[in-house]
Amino acid sequence: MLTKQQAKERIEQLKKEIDKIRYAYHVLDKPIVSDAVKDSLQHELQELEQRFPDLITPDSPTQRVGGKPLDEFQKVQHAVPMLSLTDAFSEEEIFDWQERNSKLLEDFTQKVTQDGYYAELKMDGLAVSLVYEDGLFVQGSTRGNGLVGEDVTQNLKTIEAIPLRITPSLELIQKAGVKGAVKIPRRIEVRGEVFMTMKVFEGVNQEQEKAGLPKFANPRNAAAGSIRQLDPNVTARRKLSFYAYDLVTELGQKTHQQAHEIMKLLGFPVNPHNQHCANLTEVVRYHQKWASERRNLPYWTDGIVVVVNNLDLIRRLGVVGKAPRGMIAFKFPPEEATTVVEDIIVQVGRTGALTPVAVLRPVLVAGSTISRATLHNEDEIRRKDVRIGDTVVVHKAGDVIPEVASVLKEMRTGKEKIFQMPTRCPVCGGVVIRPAGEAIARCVNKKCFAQNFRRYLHFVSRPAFDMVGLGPKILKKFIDEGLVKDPADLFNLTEGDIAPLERFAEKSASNIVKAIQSRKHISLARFLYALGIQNVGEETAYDLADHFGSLEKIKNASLEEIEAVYDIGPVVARSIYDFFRDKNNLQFIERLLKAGIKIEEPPKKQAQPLSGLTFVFTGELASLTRDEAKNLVRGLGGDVSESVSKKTSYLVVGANPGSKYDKAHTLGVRLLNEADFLKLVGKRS
DNA sequence: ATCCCTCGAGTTCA
DNA sequence: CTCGAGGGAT
Repeated sequence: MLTKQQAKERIEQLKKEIDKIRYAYHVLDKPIVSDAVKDSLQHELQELEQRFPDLITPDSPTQRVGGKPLDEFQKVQHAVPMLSLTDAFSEEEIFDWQERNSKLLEDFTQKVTQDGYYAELKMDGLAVSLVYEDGLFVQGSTRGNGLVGEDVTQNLKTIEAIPLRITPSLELIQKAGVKGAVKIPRRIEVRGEVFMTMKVFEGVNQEQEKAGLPKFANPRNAAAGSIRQLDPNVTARRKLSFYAYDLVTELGQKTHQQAHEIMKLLGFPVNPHNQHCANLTEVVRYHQKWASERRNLPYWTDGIVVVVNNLDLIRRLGVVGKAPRGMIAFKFPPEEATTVVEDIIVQVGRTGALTPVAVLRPVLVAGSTISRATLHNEDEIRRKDVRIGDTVVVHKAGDVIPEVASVLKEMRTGKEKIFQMPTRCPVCGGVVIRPAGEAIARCVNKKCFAQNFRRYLHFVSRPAFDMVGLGPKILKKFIDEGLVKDPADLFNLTEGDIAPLERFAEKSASNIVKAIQSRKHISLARFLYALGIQNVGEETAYDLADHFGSLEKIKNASLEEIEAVYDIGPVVARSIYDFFRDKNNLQFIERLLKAGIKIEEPPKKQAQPLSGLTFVFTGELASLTRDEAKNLVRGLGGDVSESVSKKTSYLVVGANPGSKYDKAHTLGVRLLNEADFLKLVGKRS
């Protein structure tokens, strides 16, 4: 049986060890033991404390949870006001800020040249203040209005990243670079940001949903909501994180960077990406770096904080309004913005599909101005309940494609109009039909100009005839001038036809003719794709060419024969079969052949070293284009797909990979870099 | 009948 | 990238 004295010693030992583990994990970011080991130590501590309740101290890790729910939060007066920051959105504003400061203080430029700036990632959470007395965490509070906040000590104690006890000493402070003797005060105050990682945020929202509670809009709200919980047990479950960013108490620090050093040595986690910058050029570089890399961080940041490193300067620069002059928030270009749906228009595709598109009041999102966003189809509009006149949140899906993320319904005035799919084609006035059970409404007029025009674009597009330099504008001109009646006429164009047109130099006329003529030789797969048969895309065209080997055979194939092709079912077989029974289509093919198109039939199959393997590409390859790589794989009998799944054999990763990389990572798909890929195909060919 | 993977088709901006 | 839907596997 353990004596009380033995228990006391063991408890001290356990507390020390658990805090060491906490420090390694949260401050050094280098875990030394597994979670299970930590849990086990914590469990032992808890048992001992249960047996000897009078040995429980307020800095024991078991005291992080277990507080009683409060009725309300007490108000806390901040000894030093918690200020806010001025925002800057451009490089220019940052330089203006420096300019203003240098005019304010004579020695500003000299001191900044000496000590530089300190740049930090601006965490998207909520600011809190932590007060320690005689090393013990005694009070934590929110910012509130800057002067008076709320006492959330119990809740902050549940955050493991926050130390419950600190042991400041002269030795420690000197280790951080402070020179000379410093009297260490009893009371020490540190400020920082409480935030929630994306992963925790998603988990919390899943639970909210399960419990039938409203979801949090973003990690910031979730963190704020969790801190303002009256029941600390709820906060404990939310797994909040914390980074310290300011040492309020005077411990001899001369620069902001030194303050960070001291806080870290005291046991507070500070963001490891914070960085000293010699000048604003370096600050701007830091900003640019994180503007693009912030996506790879496990938490949200909306900018950086730039701090004049010399603390004396900050003090003397003073405060304007509620913001100190010595620091500024340099925001990242927003990834999300709100704007107004000015109209919903309808576009007509190659197959007659009517696609509603939101016309937006132009707004800057993630570096580019967006003015339109697809709404996909009628059902999608209903689901999101987007109306003309609505204020909406837009963002970019996969960094490129603008998307209406949600509607701010609170902002409705009642004047918003509900979108109705037109019953007549907006381009040709033809009949619009939406077959039962299908999501897409189509203009059924085969002669519709919009459809016809899209067919041209498809014909000249890269995976089809790949006629470079033949964009929509030039094509439209050719059609308007009556130079071409269908895409086959393109091959009969001469310089003499084009040159007289307005704004056509001789040179560009001859370039276009050359580009067209150089495409007369084409593979069977590309040719089939270019025809624009419904439900036949790149992949199916390739399958068809491979299976039948010649245009003649495909033309004459029966429905059953087509359906026998792997990956082709009744629906696709029907549209292929019907296509080759249509008189106009057959004439079109005849005209193409008469114009001198030479179809190259697929080579007889040779060795198939990659058969059964599926490749997916992401990012840019250095030594060959995506198309060349695809052909290489197919030539060796491998399959190429556009999306990663567990059936993917290899993901070939080039420069600047996209989201496929993450997916492959979670699915455990094997990755190849370019060199490995080349080795693989090279060795086996 | 149902699930999962692919494919097709449409889309934005610099 | 997104959605819808075709096709094969279960």
